[in-house]
Amino acid sequence: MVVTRFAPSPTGYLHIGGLRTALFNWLWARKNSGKFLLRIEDTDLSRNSEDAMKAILEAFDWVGLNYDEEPIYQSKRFDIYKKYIDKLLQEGKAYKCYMSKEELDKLREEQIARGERPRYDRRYRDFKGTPPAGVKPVIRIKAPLDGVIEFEDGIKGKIKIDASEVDDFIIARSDGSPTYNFVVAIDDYLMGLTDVIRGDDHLYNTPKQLVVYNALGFKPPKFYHVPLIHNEKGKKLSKRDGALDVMEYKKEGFLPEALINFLVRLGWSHGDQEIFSIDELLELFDPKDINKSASSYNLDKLLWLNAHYIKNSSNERLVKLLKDFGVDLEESDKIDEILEATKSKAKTLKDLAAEIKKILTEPKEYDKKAIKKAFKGEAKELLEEFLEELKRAKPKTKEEYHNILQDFVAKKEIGFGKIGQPLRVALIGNLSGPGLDEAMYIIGLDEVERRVEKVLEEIE
RNA sequence: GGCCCCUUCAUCUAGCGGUCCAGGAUGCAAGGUUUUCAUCCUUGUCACAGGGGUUCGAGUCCCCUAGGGGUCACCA
Repeated sequence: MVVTRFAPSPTGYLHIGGLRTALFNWLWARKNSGKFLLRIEDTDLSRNSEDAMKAILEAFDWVGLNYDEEPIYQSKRFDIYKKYIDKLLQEGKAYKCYMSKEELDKLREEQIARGERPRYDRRYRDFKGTPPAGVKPVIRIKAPLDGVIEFEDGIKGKIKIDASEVDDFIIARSDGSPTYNFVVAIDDYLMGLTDVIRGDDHLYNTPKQLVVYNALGFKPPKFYHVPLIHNEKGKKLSKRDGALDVMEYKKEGFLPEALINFLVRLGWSHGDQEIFSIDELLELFDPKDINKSASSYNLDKLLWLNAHYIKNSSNERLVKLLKDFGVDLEESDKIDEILEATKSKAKTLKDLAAEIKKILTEPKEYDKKAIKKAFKGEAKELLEEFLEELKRAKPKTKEEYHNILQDFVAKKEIGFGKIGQPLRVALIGNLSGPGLDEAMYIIGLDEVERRVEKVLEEIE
């Protein structure tokens, strides 16, 4: 049985890098009919994990990720960690260190001044004397003094790190609270994890966690360190990089399946395939196909994917989605016409809403260049004549509008643009937009006449 | 700086020693369809970081150099 997890720290919202990691874990668990667990890494009590959890679940819900069992909060498990700390202490695998923060800082400074790598000098590792008064000790774990710590990474292959790189790191602070690398190892083991897929930035934590596994006699899971997503500047995505909050994408009019498809293709691939449904991913995903190198966030591709998914969405769904963007088509009897006229122009739902409003609402102003371009020569007279034609024929269907236009062009022996351009400016205010027959049909005869009359006044 | 990881078009990537004068996608450009715009279709543009090996043969294996990234807390 495959058991994976997503273990964010409570930073307030789920960002897209985190979502990708979660997605990889989720896919792998689901593909293998395993379990996908959630855990909040809130050993640092100053952060609000309730709100963070809410934000994460909101995002999960939007993109369609679910999880098994109850989420685990590390802040509620201190007694468990305490037990293991005592055990290590008793077995002599961990020890109390009475070095104060100030002393440590001083040591570090000296080491840096000497050009050495700053690290704890293990001075209390075998300390037998009487401890200094008034110092609350931290607990440090005994890391191996020599040799190499190695493990097989599911993505990068064999990773070897010299034991000298891992010092006797702190597993419990002077206030008794346990630290990250210690609790991660314990929980990953206790939760029965078989596969840990996490960001590359955790690569260095793995040997430390292995020290814990080793001291406790736990069997470690398989690790996969996925390369990070870089921003446009080639650096690790950080909070300063703008739209990182997953929910921000919802607000901007992205479809969850577009985001998922985009994210999964950042680092993972399956031959030349670009478009993946969730079902396909569930079929095809394997962490062994994840790239070794970092990838950059590229908005153009996301936009393209989003446009693709919008074009392929049912009108029924779009109507529902559009409500969040100020367009309510629920009562309209021309839903299909409206959407077919606008769908292909939109990269986001926001765009789509704007396109629709462009047709549905009378133009507030006319694009100056468009006016100039459209109303050259006899354009005004032609438009006036066309208006008369409309009033006379009273078209009702899209086909009738189409025929009126065609007949008019034929009768006057003009190119379509001669009437098309001024008409379009009259209807939507500029030169690009939906087909005129469908636009007029959607707008309705009375309103079409009004808009035409209005533009005619405007150019007096 | 130490250590670790990485390096194919601008970007995401295929490639797992010969079928690659390197394929797909996005972007960009041109053309076609069209009632403008968009869609769609076609074509084009653009890359194996550099240098050494190994091999009959290297984008693919090894080494070095360069570049990029990550990480070095009583944060997670």
